[in-house]
Amino acid sequence: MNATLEKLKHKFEQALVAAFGADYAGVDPILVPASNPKFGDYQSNIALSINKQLGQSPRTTAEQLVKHLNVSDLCEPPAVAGPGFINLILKTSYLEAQIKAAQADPRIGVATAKNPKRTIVDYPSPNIAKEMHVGHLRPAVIGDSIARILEFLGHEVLRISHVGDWGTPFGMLIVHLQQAYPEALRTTETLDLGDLSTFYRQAKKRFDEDENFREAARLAVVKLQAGDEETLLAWKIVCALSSRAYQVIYDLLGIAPFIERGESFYNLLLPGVVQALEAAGLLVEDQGAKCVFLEGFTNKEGNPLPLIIQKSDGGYNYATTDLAAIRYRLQVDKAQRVIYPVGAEQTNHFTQIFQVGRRAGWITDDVEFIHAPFGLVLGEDSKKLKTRTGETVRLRDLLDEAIARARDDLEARLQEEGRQETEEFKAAVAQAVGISAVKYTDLSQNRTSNYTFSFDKMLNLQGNTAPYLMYAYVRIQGISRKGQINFAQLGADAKILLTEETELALAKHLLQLSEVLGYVEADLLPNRLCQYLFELSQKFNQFYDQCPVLSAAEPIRTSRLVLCDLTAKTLKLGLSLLGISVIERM
RNA sequence: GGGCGCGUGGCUCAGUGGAUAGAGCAUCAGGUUCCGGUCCUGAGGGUCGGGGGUUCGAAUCCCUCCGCGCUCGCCA
Repeated sequence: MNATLEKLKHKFEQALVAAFGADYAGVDPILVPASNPKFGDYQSNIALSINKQLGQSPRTTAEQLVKHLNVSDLCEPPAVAGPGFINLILKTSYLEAQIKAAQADPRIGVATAKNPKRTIVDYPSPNIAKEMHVGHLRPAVIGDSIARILEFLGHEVLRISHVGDWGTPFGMLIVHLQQAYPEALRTTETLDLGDLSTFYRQAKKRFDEDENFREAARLAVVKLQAGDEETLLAWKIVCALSSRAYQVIYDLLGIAPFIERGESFYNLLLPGVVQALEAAGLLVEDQGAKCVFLEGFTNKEGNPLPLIIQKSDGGYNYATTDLAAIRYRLQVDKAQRVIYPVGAEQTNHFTQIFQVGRRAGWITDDVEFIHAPFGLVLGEDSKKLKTRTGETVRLRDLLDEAIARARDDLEARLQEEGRQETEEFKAAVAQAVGISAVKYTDLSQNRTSNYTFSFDKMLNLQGNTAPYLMYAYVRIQGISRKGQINFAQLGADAKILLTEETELALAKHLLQLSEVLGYVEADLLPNRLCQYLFELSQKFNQFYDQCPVLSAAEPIRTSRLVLCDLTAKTLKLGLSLLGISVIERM
């Protein structure tokens, strides 16, 4: 099914040619949602932009265009307003038909992408044996949502986590494991190291204090890279334990499954990167290191800045690994679009490796490598979020606190309303609300800006929060329970009647999902979807306030039930694309 | 010092060329509590950091200044 906007755009393109000649074929009619509802539903600003070349007033241009515009199946007669805007109001009969079609459509009227692309979304890449912290929240939540949206639109999506599972810190972890938990290397039983971060701290402490340990650690790195079996086994154990610990957090957050393809995966491909850059004539040896000198980057002395591909000691940097990943994703994965939702502080890094990838001829014009940067999570003091004692906030602690606070709110409400609920219900609602609140807050901010973290605000039941949206859904389920309505059996022959203002406003909004997802597909800004869902909830609440459903007479009753059902479906789908699940009661 | 980003009502934020700049929170005033009021209606409140420019039209593009953040060769 075509989005309304697309149909209108097509009609405008035809009218432009009909009115002003073939020169205007393919000119964008600048068709956008009306800036104010009083101007209608859509407006075209084309007359204001082409009047100069036509040598006449924009109003005249608009009027000529309208004469050739045939939109009578969709809209009321178009009106020229102000300096030359063309305003369009959708016909009620058209809206009614569209609502009915969406109701019967499993995709509720959302079209799939015309050009599906093989897409890779880069997932958070925590360092093995370190605990996940707030810094991993945004890449997880935003990456998951982007992947879900693109997948729903028909793109083939690969989710890949580039975990830090290689490099110098591993020496100390391996040696510490070998010495403190020798039994781990002899048994296939699951080993309980307790708190992994404690394990890391112990290792780090020994590394800092004990010269012998440091030497052993260095040796372990050499052995690891040489493929020594015993060392490799210890390394694998550390990685496995770590992944298992991460999985608990990912599960709690509801992050969709992904492929773990850590830095170690590219180890054998690194020499190939050096060779390829050498062959491309980009590699320069400077102060013993093999570098590519960058265009547009200078050091403090004003000289070109090098990107170090191979260190003077023969080792590799993360830029090299990332370049290897770029090649692999192109050559083996055959990716057409690669998206890196990574913090804005790494903008330079990505600009640099993409530049090298392009200059080496790997990244061609038909593929897209996109760094989708995001801002920081700030504390109330407007500084990077820390605990009261100034430490990094563990992601687990943050989520647990959100759940605990959601639980307190729920208990208070139950008491106030004199409700009795099972422990199971309370635990499930607290978790759903707490986690959703954290995720929704993160997603509802413009990805590129910093935002201030506040439990009170995100758990607020009013305003642009997850609980407000979830409540709108719960209200609809309440109607279904109370009226013993099975929404699935409303029937394809149900007549849709949009008479009240709030019904029309709700219906129009329901039909805009496709457009909104199109924006997110292009801009990778999930906050647009959040905004849409929030406005949908508001419009539903206004409708709910004004229009009785169950007590209405037929055929209005069934028509309103369809509106309720479609709203619920839209909320459920929209939230699921944000990685948020709805609940039936709360 | 160079590069990148940000600066919008008391607070948190939308809005990247189009009509009087929007929302939520908070404040104040009202409604309703009948399908779950965790709701709805209304009001006040902004020289869109300052200045200059491009344009028929600028929060949005360009220049410049101020403030804040990130970043600048062998960590990731």
